[in-house]
Formats: sequence, C-alpha cells, structure tokens
Amino acid sequence: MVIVNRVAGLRERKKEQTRQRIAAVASRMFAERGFDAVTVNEIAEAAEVAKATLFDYFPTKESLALQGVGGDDLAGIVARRPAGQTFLEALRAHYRAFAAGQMPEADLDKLLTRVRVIQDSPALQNAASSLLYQQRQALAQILTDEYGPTAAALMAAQIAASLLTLQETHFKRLLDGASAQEAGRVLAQDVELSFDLLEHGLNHAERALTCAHEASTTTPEPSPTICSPERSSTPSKSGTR
Amino acid sequence: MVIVNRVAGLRERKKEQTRQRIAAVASRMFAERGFDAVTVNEIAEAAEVAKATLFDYFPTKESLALQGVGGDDLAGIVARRPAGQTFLEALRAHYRAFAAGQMPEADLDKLLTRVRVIQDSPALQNAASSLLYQQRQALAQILTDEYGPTAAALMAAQIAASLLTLQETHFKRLLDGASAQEAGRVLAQDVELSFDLLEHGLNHAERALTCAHEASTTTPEPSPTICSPERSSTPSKSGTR
DNA sequence: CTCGAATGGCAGACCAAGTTCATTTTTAAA
DNA sequence: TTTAAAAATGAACTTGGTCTGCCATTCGAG
Repeated sequence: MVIVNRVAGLRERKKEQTRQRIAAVASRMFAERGFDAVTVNEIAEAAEVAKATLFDYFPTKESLALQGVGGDDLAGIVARRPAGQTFLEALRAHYRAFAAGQMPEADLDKLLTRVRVIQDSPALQNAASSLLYQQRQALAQILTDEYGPTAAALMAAQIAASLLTLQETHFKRLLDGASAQEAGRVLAQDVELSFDLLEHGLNHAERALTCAHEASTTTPEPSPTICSPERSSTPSKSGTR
Repeated sequence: MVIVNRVAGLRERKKEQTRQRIAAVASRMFAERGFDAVTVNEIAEAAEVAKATLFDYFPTKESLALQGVGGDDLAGIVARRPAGQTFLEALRAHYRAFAAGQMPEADLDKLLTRVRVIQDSPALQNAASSLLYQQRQALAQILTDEYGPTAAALMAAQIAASLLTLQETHFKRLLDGASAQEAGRVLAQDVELSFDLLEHGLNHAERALTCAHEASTTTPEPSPTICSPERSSTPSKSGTR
C-alpha cells in the first residue's frame, strides 16, 4: 500500500503502449498505401500483435483511421455558453476563434495526411459522417427544451451540415495546395458566410454574399468579413487585410 | 425478322424477372427477420440463383434493401422550376404538394415496412444517407452558378439536411403509430416550419415557431400553416382543419 | 514470498460479404 | 442447325470481424 499509483500500474502502461503502437503503425501504413490497400492482418503483423488483440483495442478497421477524430463538441459549446448569448452566437464565436488560431506546422501536416486518407476512402467518409451524426443528435437534444423537438432537430441538422461542409471545403483547399495562411483567411470569411446563412436564411444570401453585412448580431471583434471574391478561384491579393 | 421486339426480347424479360424475384425474396426476408439476420447466401438460395448471380444484379447486400430508395431529385426540381420562382419556392411547393397528397394504403404499408427495416440497421442507415449525399452534390452544382461554390455547397447541405430530418421525423411518427392522416397533417406543418427556417434563418425561429408567419413568399394555395403546437406530443384534436 | 485470481495476449477456427474465374447453359441470329 | 454472345453457375479465395480455449503476466492478499 506504500506506492499505489507510480504511473497507474504496469499493466495499464503496457496496454496504453500497445494501443499507441497499433495506432501509429496503422496510420503510417494508411498514409503510405491508402486505407483500402492495407489489410488488418498486415497491420496486426506489423504491430506485432494478434488480429484478435487488434480488435480488442479497435472495434473496426475504420476506427483505426479515425482515431481522435471526434469533431467539435457542438452540444458542449452551446450548453456552456455565457448567459445572454444565443446559441448561434456561441457557435460563431467558437469557429471564428478556430479560424483565427494557427496550428503548428507539424500538427497540420499530420492532420492533412489523415484527411487525405479519409477523403480517399468512401468507407471512411461514411464512418466519419456518422460520427457527426451523434453530435447532431446531442445538439438537437439541447435545443429541444427551447424550440421543441422538430425545430430543434431541423436546426441541429442545418448547423451540423453547414459546419461539416465548412470543414470539407477548408480541407479541400488545403489539399489542393493552398498555403495555410491563405486557407485560414478564406476560412475566416466562410465562417461568417456560413453563420450569416444560418442566422438570416438562404433568402438573404444576396446580402451575405454581396457583403452588405449589417448583420452579425454578435461582433466581439470588428472582424470585417471581407467581401467574398468567391467566384474567382484565385482571390486577388487585394484581400490581404 | 418477322417479330423483332415482342416485349424487347425474351432475354431482357427473363433478366428483369430474375431481378424482381431476387428483390422480392430479399425484401420479404428482411421484413420478416431483419436486415442483419438474413445472409446473402440464404437470399440466393431462396431466390434460386447462385450467389455470384445475385451480386451480378445487386452490388451489395445494402442495395437489396434500398431498391428504389432514390429520394427526391432535388437538383431536378430546382433546375426545372418555372421562370421567376426562386429555388426555395420551388422546393417548398414540391414538398407542400407531397405532404398534401395521399398515398394508397397498400403502398404506404410496403413503404413503412421498408423504413422499419432500414431504421433497424445502422449499416443500412449509412448506406441510405450516402445516397442523399449525391443529391446534395448535384444540388450544390446547380446553385453554384448563381451563388458561387462555397455558398452553394452550404445551402445545399442545409437543405438536404433539413429535408432528411423532415423525412426522418415523419417516418418516426408513422412508425410510432400515428395515423396516416394525423401524420400527414403534422408533416404539412413541418414542411412550412422547415422552409421558414431555411428562408429566414434560425434567428427568426421565434417568428416561425410563434406563427407570425407573414413570410411564405410563395403561396400558390392559402395553405394556412397551422400554428404548430409542437411541444405537446399529443396535438389536441382542435387542429382538425 | 507465494498463491490464486484477473487480465492481456495469442493462435486458430469460424462466419459473412464480396470477388474471381473457368465452365456450362441459354438465347439470338445466321 | 450451327454458332457466338450473354447469362448463370459453383467453387475457391480474400477480407473484416467474432469466438473459443489456452498460456503468460500482473496483481493483491495473506
């Protein structure tokens, strides 16, 4: 009873170690050869575990590639928002902050290879999008109190779909070779566009698109939402802010 | 050369016949025992074809259960809308009409058992939702000309998500035992709610929900959009219209 | 320190979905 | 009737995933 939790037990450590090894080997192999071209037997062999053991740690092959792809906790963001803020304001603020923040080069590289792997495999895309589904349900649950189940479900669906699309186009741009800087700038615009559409509706798309933008009920930072060039795939440098 | 195309050739007819037989056998078995509890070998055996033949006709087990679940042709509806109508008006009109229309008892029964089968199997739900994905892409494609790729993708995503949710809740109500009449009435309300949200944005949800409803830019029929009770799961009979 | 109980890992058999391919049957047309 | 294309077949094979029984390690208590 003297020393209880050195590092939480040898057993736990070994287990964690094994999990890491499997995950690492798997991502490396997926990155090198693509999701479909790698078999779980090969992964198990390379990680020096039995197939049964591998499936002890990861329920499916997909889960090996989606390690840690939880997405943002939409429901949490909404539930924990400061008093007086609407739920859309809270979400907007969150994504605005995200777009503004920079990611360390190395992390971004790792993230991007994973995204590439995912987007190359329909099976993985499905798996990823059904991860999002759970979040949508959670968000709907929270909004139900205020708006009733049907409206809440509709809102949650719209929000989740928007954010997923946002993410998709952002990653696509990065994969197409846009610089992180460039992509970040475009993302910031798109976040505003996205939430403007959500808040004011598709009917007012003109306004959002033509940058009247008197909207933006919550504007903690000026954040001028540069008028989107959008149509030209090579935005003129004039928008360098 | 005397008789060329009696009914487009014996070959074709037999083929079609085989396809039908497989599909019919499969849906029956799925309905009886559930998607996961039926193996393709059993289906093949029951339909008196070889497994290889079965997979000649249907690429996956899922496709056997999703026969004819194409969903509505969103892109087509928008593309073929009469001049002067906005794309949202066109979609709203379509779904309004759908909600108003009645379905023959027998068809509805068949549809419902299929829906039940689908909703009982995660694998099938995934397959179904990736069917919708293609429609979303098609819709986005059409809207791109007018709004640019990003806004179009966002709009299409919101619309598709809304309509899918609409469908989901409608079916859920039917499966929970609501009468077709009752469900149809609620659906009609929800269609309006859904499009109001899309048109005017979540911020104006209050208006939509509290039934100010000065909106509805296109109103071919008065279609009074009964103020949604929504919160009470047993709508009072007063809304019998 | 030792003993017994958990626990982790293992090998291999097994199952179902789907593919491949060589072979046979059926149909269309000369 | 002959012949070539198309359809169907069955059997072997691949792959993801499960199950079972066995061995080795770790843990906790005496």
